[in-house]
Order: sequence, then C-alpha cells, then structure tokens
Amino acid sequence: MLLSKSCTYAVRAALLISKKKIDSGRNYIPVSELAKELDISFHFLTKILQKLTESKIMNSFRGPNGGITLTRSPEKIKIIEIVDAIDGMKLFESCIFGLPTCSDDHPCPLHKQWKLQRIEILKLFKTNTIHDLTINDDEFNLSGK
Amino acid sequence: MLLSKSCTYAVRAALLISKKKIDSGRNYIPVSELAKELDISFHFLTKILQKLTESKIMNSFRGPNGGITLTRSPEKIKIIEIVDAIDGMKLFESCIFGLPTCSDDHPCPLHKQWKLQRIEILKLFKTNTIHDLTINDDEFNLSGK
DNA sequence: CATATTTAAGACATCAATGTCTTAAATATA
DNA sequence: TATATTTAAGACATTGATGTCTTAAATATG
Ligand code: FES
Ligand code: FES
Repeated sequence: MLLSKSCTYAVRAALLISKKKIDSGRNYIPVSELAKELDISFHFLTKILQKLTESKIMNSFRGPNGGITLTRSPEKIKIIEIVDAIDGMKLFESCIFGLPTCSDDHPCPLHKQWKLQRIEILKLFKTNTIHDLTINDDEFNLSGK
Repeated sequence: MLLSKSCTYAVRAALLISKKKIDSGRNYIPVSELAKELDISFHFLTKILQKLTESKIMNSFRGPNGGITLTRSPEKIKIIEIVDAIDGMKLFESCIFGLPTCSDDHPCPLHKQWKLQRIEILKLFKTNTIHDLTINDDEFNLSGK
C-alpha cells in the first residue's frame, strides 16, 4: 500500500469531520461518531487522531459535546499535511528499490523515472485540500461499506 | 513503501543475475553470491527467488556449478512480471485510501486523480525490461552499500 | 457535588512481513 | 561410492503495524 492504513484512516476522518461540521453546524465531532461511520475501531482512531492534534492539524475537547475539530478551515489544510503527520515524507524521498541512499549521484536503474513519478504523487497531496475533497462529496465514498 | 522489501530484493537480484550472466558468461549464478553482493540474507533471498522459479521467470539448478538463471533473455522480461509474482497487482487496482471497492461507480474523493497516477506507475514497470535496467549499469547502484 | 460524556494515555494482544536456522534432496566430481 | 556444493522446504524467531482494553483526566449539566 502506498499509504499506511493509519494514514488512510486519518485522511478519511479529516474529510468526514469537514463534511459534518458543514452539514450539522457543530464544531466538535465525537470520535465515536466518526469511527462508527467510517467503520474503524474507535480506540484505534482515537490514537491516530491524537497524532493530528499533536501536530496542530486538529483540536480536541473533552466532556459532553466534546470531540475533534479541524484547527483551520478546510481550504487551508492540504492532504500532504496529514500524510506527513502520520507516515512522514519518506515515500517521496526514497528509492523505489529500497536502497539506503537515493540521489542523482547514486542512482539505481529506475531512479530517474521514479523520481518524476513520485513528484507527481506528491503534487496530488500538495494541491488537494480537505476542502477540495469535501465538496460534492455526496457522490463520494468514505465509509468502507 | 510502494513495493514490499521482498519485491525490491527480487528485482535487484534479477538485475544482478542479468549483469553477471553477461559479464561472466556463466548461466547459473549461486544465490549465495547474489545475496552477498546485494547485502541481503542468503536464506531469505533463497525463499524469494523460489517464488520466481515457481512462476517460471527464473530457473534453478542444484549442486556444484548450480544456481539461478533467467528463463528468458533479459529484454523479454518486464519488471512488472517480477512485481506481480511477488507483490501481486493489488497496488494498481486499489483505492489510495484503502477502501474495499475502487471503481468509477464507487469513487472516493481522490479516485479520479489516483487512477491516472497508478496507471503511470504501472507503465513504469510495464515498459522497462530487465535488459533496459541492466545496460549501462556500471553507473548504477544495486547493492545497498 | 454527582453523574454522564468524552478524550488521553498506556498496557497488552494479534497479525503479517521479515529474517534465521536446520534438514533434506539433487548434482558434480574425484 | 564418498564428498562437496547447491537449492528446496519448512520450522521457528523477530519486528513493526494494527487493533483491543482499561483506567485516568477533563468537562458539562442536573
Ligand atoms: S536510487 Fe532508486 S529511486 Fe533513487
Ligand atoms: S475509490 Fe479511492 S482511489 Fe478508487
């Protein structure tokens, strides 16, 4: 898999929070609600979202009417920020054959071509914001069911 | 990682076999020799290469002067064959967010864009042969050191 | 203040990928 | 035939990612 499972959960949760904030007008969304709709283990999602609050992409609030919210407006959060917070940037810097040094000076036989490809993938995550992927999302699937 | 570690080992071994056959004129190359030069565990590499002999990409021969060889000439073996034999084609068919069904009828918010990207990656493996990545390989790094 | 709701934190379990080791089978050659 | 070389096969160990569970802390509300 390109992204870790944890990372895909994180992105899907972020998109759902964005949608739910718009649809319901609430600010904080409980993790239990997200987990249920995304069909993800509640405790596991909690742990993943904690990383996003640590990295200031999300904010949490305890107690009744508490939950998780996005710290910024969805159009100001790029997908790459979430990917970076969970998986890091290694994918976009490393050799497709897993060699320890990937550089133009020390290329493997696919270096030149893979470098171009991974830049395109990076662009995918850098140009799309949470907002971009939330709009029109009635047609879109987030739930795994 | 895009490819599993096992898969990267398999491709690197295939490239080295190709090179060694040309350079030394031998047909069968011992796994121990490959493992040493690629800095991979001998027993582990043995197991991985067994999958490639099962899938008829390589052929093995026991005893003195035995080893592993490519069944076809390097220009007739595409990288995707090795990737498919070890990792399968799932990467090129599945959702970037890990959702169970990835299709135009059931798209996640990144489906359209990711579909284009994964086709390009697939092309990378479909258009390059072992031969393509073996030529001029004095400048190229396979060894992890 | 008592209770219910919610996240935080961390211990623990499970699983698949990776890696190690031992024994068996095949083959060449002296 | 005896020995050395080499792959085949499979048991076993290690590791990191994933998933579960329990307890603590914070907060709202009656
Ligand atoms: S060295 Fe392999 S992709 Fe850069
Ligand atoms: S459904 Fe997500 S990439 Fe196709």
